[in-house]
Amino acid sequence: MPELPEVETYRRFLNEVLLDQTITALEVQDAHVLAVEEDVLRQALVGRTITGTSRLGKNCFLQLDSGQVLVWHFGMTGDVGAYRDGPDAPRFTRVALHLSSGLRVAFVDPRKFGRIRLAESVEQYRQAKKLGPDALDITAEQLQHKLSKRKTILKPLLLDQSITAGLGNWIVDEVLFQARIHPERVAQTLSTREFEDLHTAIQLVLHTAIGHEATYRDFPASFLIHAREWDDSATPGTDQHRFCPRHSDTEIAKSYVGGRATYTCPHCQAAD
DNA sequence: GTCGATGTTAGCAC
DNA sequence: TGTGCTAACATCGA
Repeated sequence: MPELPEVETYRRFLNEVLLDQTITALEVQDAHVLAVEEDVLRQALVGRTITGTSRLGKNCFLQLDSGQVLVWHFGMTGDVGAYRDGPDAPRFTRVALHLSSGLRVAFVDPRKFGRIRLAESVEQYRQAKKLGPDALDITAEQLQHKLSKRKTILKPLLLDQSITAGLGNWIVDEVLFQARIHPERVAQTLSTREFEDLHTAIQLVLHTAIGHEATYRDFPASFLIHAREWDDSATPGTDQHRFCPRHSDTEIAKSYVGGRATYTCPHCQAAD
């Protein structure tokens, strides 16, 4: 379920197990997730030491002592894992790094939309992918500058990784709910105050999600996320989670905006 | 068997 | 060049 908070959580885990480790072998169970030739990747990795980790948007970077960077993008269903023996590999492990510590670190991805790449630097990758500033770093002013002349609806713009990197479908819904802004508002029509609200909401949602290691059921009751169908924290048999956290008599609406499933509170988020 | 899915990218028509 | 829409990717799980 990797959006920025999940990727940050994965990065912290990878930093724990990978830092200063030397890669002793590259295990490829399904080359589909490789966006670089397997032999080229093996040549670049085996014998190298990981000197640091970083993240930009939904991308996780593993810095190699060669200067190159290993880039992990988790697609829709990517995850990480660690194990010691072959048979213990998590289900859907596609690629694993064998480490000098004896541990093996898995790139797990059931639906195989994730990708492993090699880049010359984070900056080179950022430019190649045209990634905007990380959603945790972008300021209200930058956000306003990038959006205030756009004549299209807000939600697809917030999902656009070249405007700001890291926001995905559920986070954008949560951010817009917290900021009390409708996803189909034309970006150009937002006031400075609303851009500030948007920025505040981005900070709130991302910091909350990272603080809970992206475990949704632990999020505050004030969050819209509990209304998403895959949230199972509500007591079975009740529909409590289908209602707005702020208006217990208002049912959360599901629609499609820019082709993506979108949840809103009709009461909090006026259409215009 | 059917449907929808958290991300990204290409293609097409304006 | 910007925009909006759709499909495709591969597969699972409800």
